[in-house]
Amino acid sequence: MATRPRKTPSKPQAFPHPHHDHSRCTANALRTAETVCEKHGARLTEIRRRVLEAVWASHAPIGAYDILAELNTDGGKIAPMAVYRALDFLMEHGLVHRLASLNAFIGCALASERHTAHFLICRSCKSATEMDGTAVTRAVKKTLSEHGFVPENEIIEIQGLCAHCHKESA
Amino acid sequence: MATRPRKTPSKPQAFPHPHHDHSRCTANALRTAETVCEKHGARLTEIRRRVLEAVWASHAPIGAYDILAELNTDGGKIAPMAVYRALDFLMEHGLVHRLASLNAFIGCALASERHTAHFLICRSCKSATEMDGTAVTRAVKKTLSEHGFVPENEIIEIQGLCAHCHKESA
DNA sequence: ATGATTAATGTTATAACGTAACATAAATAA
DNA sequence: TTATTTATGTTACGTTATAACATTAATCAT
Repeated sequence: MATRPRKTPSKPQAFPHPHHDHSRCTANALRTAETVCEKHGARLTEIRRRVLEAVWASHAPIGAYDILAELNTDGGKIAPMAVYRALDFLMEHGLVHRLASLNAFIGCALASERHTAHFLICRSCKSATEMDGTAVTRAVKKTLSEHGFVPENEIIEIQGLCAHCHKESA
Repeated sequence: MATRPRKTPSKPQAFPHPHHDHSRCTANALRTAETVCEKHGARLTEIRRRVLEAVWASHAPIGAYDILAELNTDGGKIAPMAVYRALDFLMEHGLVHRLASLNAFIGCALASERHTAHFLICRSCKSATEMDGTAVTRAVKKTLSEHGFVPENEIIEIQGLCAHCHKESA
């Protein structure tokens, strides 16, 4: 008998330790991307992969034009359109999220599971991480039903200090 | 014995009926703005008032450059800076909110009470309204404490269909 | 394989959103 | 009335994002 599929992301994401081995995050993300694309019958082309790598260069959200600069460090002349197109692709497939409050993009650590992304954004170290949105989504649903509002997309971005930075500043 | 001050906005805001008497909303907003500014020792100058009026021209969020166009319909040459400065002022005093997901601004119907704004945004009629964020904020707080994250600002914007538009489309 | 079709990328130009920096004018305080 | 602060004017530019059309590369059907 198969186990019941879970409705929520497997683990609440923690803010990464400042000195963690980030190469593993990136490697994981790329492997996941390959899997996801294969499953979706989508092509992870050169430029899409490079954009994803740039996004995963850190846990801080990165702007489209910073990604562009990264891609062109070798003197290339990739245009903004190319980056935005790659980002659109990556978002469609759940590999990247956009943070509306920062006009910036961040890699999704839970790309293989469908979910609504809720973010915690640290104003000190600039990193951002997905929070477990289960309780919040429940609260939103409840409130919405009182309004008769039918939700389609939740944008939830909490800005503040992550545990590491808060400890530092104490 | 005085009644205990309420922590939450007095009433949950409903989506305005499509055919409501909007002139009253605007009039209320302007009166409130005067009161608030007086209380804060701030000046509601000509341009600030005109920007506020433009914002209150409807319940749909409006972009800064649309406000600008509105102000210049008479052939004036007000510059973008002036609009952004007025918007900054109005936001500081809680008279206007910014919707990060739309790069747009909307009048605050609860300007006299301090609160965090949570929005419902209808993709059909384009109007937006503040929801009662009490339950959501509670859920956010709870989740955050598990992360050790210290919140400073909550951006919550739910996109979907308001009750009126949902009924229409049914 | 070959041509038809779709998908992806290249290229140019421009729209939309937002701010820096410095000059001027208007209100308030001394 | 002069000094000071507050608000606005003005110019220029930075940043973010997309439209429109051309070209190239992959996939499909025969």
